[in-house]
Amino acid sequence: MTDLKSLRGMVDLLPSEIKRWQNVESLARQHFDRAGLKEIRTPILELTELFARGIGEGTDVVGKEMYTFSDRGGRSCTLRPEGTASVARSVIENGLLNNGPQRLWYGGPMFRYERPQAGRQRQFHQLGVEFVGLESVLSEAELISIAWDFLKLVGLKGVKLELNSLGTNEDRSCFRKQLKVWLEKKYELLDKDSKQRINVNPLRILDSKNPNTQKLLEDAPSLNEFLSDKSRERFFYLQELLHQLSIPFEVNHKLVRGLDYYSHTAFEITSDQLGSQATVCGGGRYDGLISDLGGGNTPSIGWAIGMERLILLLGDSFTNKDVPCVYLIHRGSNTDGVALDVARKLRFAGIPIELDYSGSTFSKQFKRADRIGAQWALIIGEDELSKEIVMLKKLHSSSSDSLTTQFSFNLNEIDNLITFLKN
RNA sequence: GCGGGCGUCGCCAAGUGGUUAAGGCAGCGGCUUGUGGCGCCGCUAUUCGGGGGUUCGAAUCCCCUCGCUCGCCCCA
Repeated sequence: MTDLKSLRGMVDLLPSEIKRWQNVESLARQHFDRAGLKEIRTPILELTELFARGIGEGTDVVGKEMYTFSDRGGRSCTLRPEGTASVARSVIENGLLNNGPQRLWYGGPMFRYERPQAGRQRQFHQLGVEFVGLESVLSEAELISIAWDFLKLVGLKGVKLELNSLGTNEDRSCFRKQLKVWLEKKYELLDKDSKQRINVNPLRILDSKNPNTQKLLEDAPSLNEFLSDKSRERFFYLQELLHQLSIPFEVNHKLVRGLDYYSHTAFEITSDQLGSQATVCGGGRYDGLISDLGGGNTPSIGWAIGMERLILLLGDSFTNKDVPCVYLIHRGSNTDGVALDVARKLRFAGIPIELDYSGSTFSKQFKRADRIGAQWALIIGEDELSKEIVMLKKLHSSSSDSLTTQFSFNLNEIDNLITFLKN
């Protein structure tokens, strides 16, 4: 075995699993098209500063998970750890908002330098939607429904939508102060991680998975209590709309997402089948992001789905194997050119066909045709060549009589063969 | 960054100190020099992730290292 291997956490998508990716991707494209979203593709590599400023210096993503390096010109570059900051940058840079609010989707690889485990890789793929320049609760409800409906469309079951409102920046900073005061009183009872977090990002302690900490937090002040009337109204209206859409959800006041830019609505769609990486889809409102990056004041909201996690959850449900229609068997001097030419003609006519290269015995070539599951074998040997015909044989047919399963066609009238195969 | 588990052929594996490292799948060849699915026969690891050590003798024991995997943290 070679000692050249893919880097840790970078995985190959092999031919045997690519079909389900293509299926999910094509359903996504269809679904987003129908919702009137436009695709956007941004570079995988950006200036480090974009993420540092956009995502937040205090976040884990920026603090310890970025793939950062200097390019030959000495610029600090980073492989994108998520899509939102790049999309925001592109929207600003290209002045897209001059054409009104942007309803966008994107997909592609993201990079985070973490220890891989189930449902987590260093290079992974996200599918995301961003509504840039839209403030209404109605647009939020639609954005969430687009995610929910997509997951239903691909056949995902057993997922849960959790919802929270983080309020405005003012609501949150007020809450942050109160929470900090409360936490400091209980400092000695906190777990190690939470103790460290108390100054950096106390809100995230709410998210702690430590059971003792969670127990302690039952009496903690709730973000909910600090929401302004306006924030509270928004949140209730969103819930009302989701009810009308019959999209089930749970309000989780402890749902605090890890990236700094969220405000008001935050949500997650989770599955209990994913091991500890339960989130399939996460998103929220990021009203401050665009202005933080130098654009105008632009309310926005978005989400991202983890493709690997989604595909993991879908399991084998998407693996309808595509079998080649025709396998072209040929043997004998001078059959190479004719065989290749016939193959091309069938392909032009839209018939999937594979050519045997081996030159081994007909018996072997038939075995191969059978193994790959071809429906038809097309045979060109020296006899056929001299008579200018090809033989067609139906595979997977009853073994009783093979004579009835053979057909012949003049090479010059390959159209007959094409017509026959198409029926 | 910190824990647990694991590394024997392309894949799945048996083997837990004694001289030739089972078996299955896949691959290749043959039985069958031009007709598949079944069957039968043969071939395919001087080597057990790598490096040291112990021993007359190691895939099997010890040390180091690398990799994979699961979990913590965090996220999609």
